[in-house]
Amino acid sequence: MRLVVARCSVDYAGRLTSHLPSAVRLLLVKADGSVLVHADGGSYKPLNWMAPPATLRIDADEAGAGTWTVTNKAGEQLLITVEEVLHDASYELGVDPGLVKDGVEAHLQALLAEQVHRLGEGWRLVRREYPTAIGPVDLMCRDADGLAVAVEIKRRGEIDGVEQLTRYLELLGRDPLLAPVRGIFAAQEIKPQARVLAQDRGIECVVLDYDAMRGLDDPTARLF
Amino acid sequence: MRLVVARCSVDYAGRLTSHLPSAVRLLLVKADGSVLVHADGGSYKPLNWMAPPATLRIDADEAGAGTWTVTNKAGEQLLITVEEVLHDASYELGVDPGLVKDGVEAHLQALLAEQVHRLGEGWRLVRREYPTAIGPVDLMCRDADGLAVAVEIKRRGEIDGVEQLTRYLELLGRDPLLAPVRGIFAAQEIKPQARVLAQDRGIECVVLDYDAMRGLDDPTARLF
DNA sequence: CCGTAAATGTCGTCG
DNA sequence: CGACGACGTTTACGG
Repeated sequence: MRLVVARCSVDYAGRLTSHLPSAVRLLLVKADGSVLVHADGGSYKPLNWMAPPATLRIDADEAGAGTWTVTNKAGEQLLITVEEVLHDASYELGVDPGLVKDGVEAHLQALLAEQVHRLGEGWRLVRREYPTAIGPVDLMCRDADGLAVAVEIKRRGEIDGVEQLTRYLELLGRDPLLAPVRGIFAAQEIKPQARVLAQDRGIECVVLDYDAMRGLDDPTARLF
Repeated sequence: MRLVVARCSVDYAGRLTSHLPSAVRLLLVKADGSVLVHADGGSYKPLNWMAPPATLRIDADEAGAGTWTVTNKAGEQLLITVEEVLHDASYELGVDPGLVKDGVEAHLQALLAEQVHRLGEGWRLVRREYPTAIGPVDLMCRDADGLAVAVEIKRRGEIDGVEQLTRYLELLGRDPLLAPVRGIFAAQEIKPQARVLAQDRGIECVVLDYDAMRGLDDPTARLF
């Protein structure tokens, strides 16, 4: 990893074209050839970048002034015109062991699949990722009366999730082996507008308590 | 901007929880308090981060070993346990003048507005950004028979775009001066699922050839 | 390798 | 401040 602080201007030509006027910025070159141009503010997104795999060609004088040309397979190009180098250092970081996550939608789905009783007494899981022509429904269940119920699970329940479930229900409802199909929208948090829309569509909302579900979970049956 | 290269482990507790085992990484602290943890690979997304505004509290010995605690208003927390500091430097970058973009999607709309004949012979443009109660339709046209056609334009046609056009059509179809209103979903590339949904909704799909449209474009009539 | 859905999405705009 | 749509979305996962 190479860290360069420099006064520079940047031009990108690829999926769009863009230009950055001259200013002092951080140029970060990773081991895989990717290049990030960061300002001293904003969130984690760089002002400009080139994703790996990419090749970096540097034409510069001994002070570091010159041009950096970063190119990828698709022919996208990042041109960095370096006027003045304030700092330049390289480090060997090695391979990163990587991030371990907990609390994403897949975990919620796995937990709820084991605990369909949280949706209703006597419910049975038919399968996870139940396929339809336009994509898989998170859970397909049968309630105590044997009626089909499609369950869409989100970490945060918003309107587009209700739309997604509505599309599934529309298709599933045409299957004579399933119809009629009820819908359940399950999430750790459900936004008021999503709740209103769900109610309007006849979809039931269920708020999931992740900690409680995790607490009930049998450690010997954990999928993660 | 402060650049620290250090052997560290990182724990995040907020919208999810995550853990990074000990390894050498770049810690980047921006002027607004945001913190990025980067490995020597991957694209521009950090392994962990905290978005601004955030406060950083450092409890470390003189060698730099110790803990960094980054907290934001929502109570999300990033805990960085620094074992060994390999590099530490700070720089004053100043305010960045910002990025100047030249997009593609607006261009597509402008081009198609000039070339509605690509949708059908004898078609006429009523107006771009035709207003509805829930937002403007990209193009409103009349076909050769004088029937109203609403056109939604995307660079990449996916399901969300079909949903968007469906909502517009539902509203526009209630207007006696327009009804019945046909829908056209136009994009440089249309995903299979979006095509299936569009067909199901009676919406016609049109694939746009950006280069051909640009080639036909009269330079004296360019909007950009 | 392609296609789809999730994301600690981020980022702008508009009400 | 929240909702909505675009993004050079990026990233993970499954066929």
